[in-house]
Amino acid sequence: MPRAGLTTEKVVLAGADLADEIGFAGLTASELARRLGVRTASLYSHVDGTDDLRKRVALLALAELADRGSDAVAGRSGHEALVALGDTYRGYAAEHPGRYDATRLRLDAQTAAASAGPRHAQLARAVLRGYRLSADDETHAVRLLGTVFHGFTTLELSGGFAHSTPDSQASWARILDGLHHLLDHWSTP
Amino acid sequence: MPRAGLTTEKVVLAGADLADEIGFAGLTASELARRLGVRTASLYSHVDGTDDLRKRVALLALAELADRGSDAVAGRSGHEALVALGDTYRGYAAEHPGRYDATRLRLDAQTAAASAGPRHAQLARAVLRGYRLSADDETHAVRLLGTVFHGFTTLELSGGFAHSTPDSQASWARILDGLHHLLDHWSTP
DNA sequence: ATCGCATCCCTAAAGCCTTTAGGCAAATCC
DNA sequence: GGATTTGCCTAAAGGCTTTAGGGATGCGAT
Repeated sequence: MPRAGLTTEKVVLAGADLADEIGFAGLTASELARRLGVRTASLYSHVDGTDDLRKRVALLALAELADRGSDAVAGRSGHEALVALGDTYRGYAAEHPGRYDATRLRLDAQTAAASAGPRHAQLARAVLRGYRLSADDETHAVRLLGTVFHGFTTLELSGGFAHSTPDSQASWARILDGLHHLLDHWSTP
Repeated sequence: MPRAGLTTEKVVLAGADLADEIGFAGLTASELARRLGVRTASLYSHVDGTDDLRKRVALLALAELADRGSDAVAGRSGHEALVALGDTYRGYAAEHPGRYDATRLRLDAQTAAASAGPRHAQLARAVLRGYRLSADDETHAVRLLGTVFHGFTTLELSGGFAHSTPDSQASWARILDGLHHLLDHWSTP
């Protein structure tokens, strides 16, 4: 029988794709082994069980998303940068729902610090550079951006906005405009 | 051996409490049976397995949260109502993290329609009544409220705002003030 | 070319969770 | 007090997780 030629990287990538197909919650070692045409036990050479697999998929997704965010923000500022970053999150979630879910996995402090997580905060701060806020206000605003991007994305993904008019794209545009206005007048709300 | 005297209601309530303790993802029939001092198979008279248990906990949490929301909004309007409703979600999530997680379980359309879910949309509309918006704008605003309440709550719950200053309460107050301002000027952003 | 070797994937097995089937006894109703 | 309901039990089958150890495969060296 020929070998499958697996590596940790290939296993994690296949796990991310599987999560996108069947949902991050359904990602298990045995299901992934079935997908790869391999016995479950064979995955244990590459990944330390289901929990480790999920954690690695989460780290992959965080990194991929941060990369896209960097691309989106580069060379833009103000309203344009805000929309570009927001669309990055929303688009990634629509394209890769399993990976996006994975980014919300609870990581221990050490793993989180070494992940691409901090890069996401940097992206928000980069967008906010165009709005000239005080240090404290910038922290509040970083949290507001996280709140709106993450909140809208997950509600849309979970079907909360489906089957009603106007469509969610219109609300998204409206909300981003509102967010821009709010940031422009943050010091005098 | 004396009987435990279980009913479906008691099982679901105990399940909700267990979810608050160990997390909604860890809520399983066998773990709950252990907690109740009963064999796993015995739960199957009251609940149709782990999935059904989780669904019932979700429905319970949605109803409890809607009840609290109704209390919070009653007799208030404008900024006061907005803060009261927001604090209800944030407070419930802090007090009952497992139950709050349960409210985000994907329900099939029929179950969702019969749940307390629609009451939550009504609560948002009740708060928005004080802001005099057009029909379409009100829908956008309902989604904005859901976005902000849900987004902030989950990020805070997942530890995203921990270990940094200023504390998250300050950001929450700031964000609610901003939201109020935004709703007051919604038509001319 | 083939020998040696690292390692990749396998079989085997133990443990836990889920779920169904059927039985005994406790509470309830007459 | 006896019959009935029903709540909780034991038993068992099937699947997922994880560990231990074995055989084959592909690569590099001779």
